[in-house]
Amino acid sequence: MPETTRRTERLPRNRYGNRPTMKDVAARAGVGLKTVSRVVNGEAGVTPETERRVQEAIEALGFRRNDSARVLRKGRTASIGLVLEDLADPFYGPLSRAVEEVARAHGALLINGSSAEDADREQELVLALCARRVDGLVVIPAGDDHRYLEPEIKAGVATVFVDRPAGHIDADVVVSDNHGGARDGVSHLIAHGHRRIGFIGDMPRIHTAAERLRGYRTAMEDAGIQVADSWMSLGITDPDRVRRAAEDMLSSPDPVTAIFTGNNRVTVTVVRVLAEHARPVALVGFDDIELADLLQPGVTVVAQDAATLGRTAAERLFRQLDGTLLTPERIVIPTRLITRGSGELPPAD
Amino acid sequence: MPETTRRTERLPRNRYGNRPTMKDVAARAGVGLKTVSRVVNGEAGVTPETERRVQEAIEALGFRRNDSARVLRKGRTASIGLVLEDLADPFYGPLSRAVEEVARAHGALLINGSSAEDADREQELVLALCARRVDGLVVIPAGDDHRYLEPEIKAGVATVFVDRPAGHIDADVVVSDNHGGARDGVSHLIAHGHRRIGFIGDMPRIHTAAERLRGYRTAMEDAGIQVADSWMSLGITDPDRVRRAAEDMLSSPDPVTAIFTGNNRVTVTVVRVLAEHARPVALVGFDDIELADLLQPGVTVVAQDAATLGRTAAERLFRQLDGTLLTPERIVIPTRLITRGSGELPPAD
DNA sequence: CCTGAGCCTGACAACGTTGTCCAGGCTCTA
DNA sequence: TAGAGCCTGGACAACGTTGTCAGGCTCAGG
Repeated sequence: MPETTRRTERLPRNRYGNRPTMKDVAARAGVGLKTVSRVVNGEAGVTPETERRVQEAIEALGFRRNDSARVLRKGRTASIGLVLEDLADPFYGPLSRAVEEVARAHGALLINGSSAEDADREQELVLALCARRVDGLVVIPAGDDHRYLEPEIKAGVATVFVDRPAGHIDADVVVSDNHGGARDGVSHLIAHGHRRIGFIGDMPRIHTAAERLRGYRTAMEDAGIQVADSWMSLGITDPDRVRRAAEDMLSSPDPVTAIFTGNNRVTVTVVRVLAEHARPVALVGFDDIELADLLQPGVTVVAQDAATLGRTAAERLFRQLDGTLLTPERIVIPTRLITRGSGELPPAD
Repeated sequence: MPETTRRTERLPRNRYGNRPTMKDVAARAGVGLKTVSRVVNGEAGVTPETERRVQEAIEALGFRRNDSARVLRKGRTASIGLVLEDLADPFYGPLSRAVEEVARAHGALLINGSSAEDADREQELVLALCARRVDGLVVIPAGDDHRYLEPEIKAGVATVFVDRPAGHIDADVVVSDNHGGARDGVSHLIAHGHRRIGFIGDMPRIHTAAERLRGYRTAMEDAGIQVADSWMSLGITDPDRVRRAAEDMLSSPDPVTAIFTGNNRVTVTVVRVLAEHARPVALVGFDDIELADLLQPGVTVVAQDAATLGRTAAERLFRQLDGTLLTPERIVIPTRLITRGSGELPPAD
């Protein structure tokens, strides 16, 4: 065999771009490794003089402790994962921010991911976060079966579900009062004289959508109103679909005089449709929307408190981590009816 | 010395809640550690029979690879950090989402943090992310001096600034055309006959606010209009402050007939003020706002493309990581004037 | 039956940090 | 002045993973 230079010479590969380590600092300061560790962590037992030398070496080399390695040693990553549907949705911004604030207060970082309402992507994300060994997870479920999380939870990953319950596992859940909120919103329309009321919502497999529909049905039933199938439309919240649904309800031989919308995206589209509509139609929407008060008429909504949802969930998560928390609970955050005009329009018959 | 039981017995502490490791899997499957590693990573060179035994052990123990340890060995964390001002601000939602999508396409996770427009908090966050050894950073700067990042960048942390340029360091920047956009918006008002035009913006130390003010001045100057000090108001975007500023401009002896607002939060407040105002006042706002088309009149805006900002920045980041990228650049994303009515109102004199 | 090639497999070190423990030097007291 | 005790500093192992390498086995060819 010819004399090849096959020997893998200790390739000076860029590990983190060749960052200095404690070893380098120690060498430069002429002290032991552990002494550097002590200085970096502010532990006692180092002479001021030694500390000064170490600090100097740190500055000179631009050393920064590798928390990734630290975490490996310590066992806690001081980071939590948040999996939600879509960061770009205005409902999740405040929720996410609230979770972040709580995390920050506990010295943890937040790793964020959007599931795009896809169960597989949710699972992929959640498991990736578990592999990173996040201390806990706040999950807004896209899928409806979370048994895949069981081993993780058993292994100690704190978990709280928000906005929608988990599927087939027993875990902490923080949700809005979807049923009650929708019932109140629809009752509000009934109280203003409406009987033919339409409901346009998200896909029925989404828990919140189903609950809100249930709230609609409860209100109608309580008022003794028989609901026609053509008054209800559930499906994707794509503007085209929603627009068609609204137009159908409004142009049928027996048209609705009011519409209850199942979430912010639907509400926005329906507001657009109603703006072009000749006859005034009453509207109450689930979720608050920005500038709702400035429209003509102002949009009456059942507002959720996204920040409280997020804060409550995150606080519960950290209580799980403290060990303060015992059994999984279901926490319901109340909604609030905000009247602004559109929900108080009388039926135009 | 008496026979003490001082020996530190391998305390069975909860490390990640006692998760099984490759060692445990190896023991159970009766194979070597490395074989487990091979199976887990789908490497070649394992008999089907051996692989089966390992897979079984993995299932039985609920093993999941610790990516945190993996990363330590490998040198890349496959995660990037995003530091922005406030996740709850509707402008940052789509931006954040765009960054996340690009990260996902490159197999990286996104760690998110809000600086709350506080330079210290920005630095604290950025350095925390560097300590976690994120591969790269997308930063929307709150502070105006980023020299603290120099050692990190030198050490190989890819960095891209978005929305505002970095202070005192040479780095990639992706910004909107703030000056040009504001100039166009104000020129639009001038073209519709306005001469007394007010400007209400964010704190002047924020780069975008200053640039937009400069655009305002340019447009006014180009039209040969002398700007009165009382027409300009910069400061925090708190609704009370903005409201007072708008009311002052409108009630002065020589009131403005049009207002240009410096960002979405300001626009929203000014829309509210104008809705209560007797005389019609023209309005053009920087940043698009949801439902702007449904207001009476529709709100004319200079729209930024938040998603493109985020996507461009993230793509550039990964090109830095590929080594494809050479010198830092400044990329300007154009804005778009969307006319909806409020900007086309004639001066009411 | 022997040899060499090729395939599997596992021992070992290393990644950068922290916990444990021990050694040496110092101070203080008897 | 010696011994006790404290303070400082460093050697070493460990966290869970992956890269390197060598050993053992099988099988074909001589």
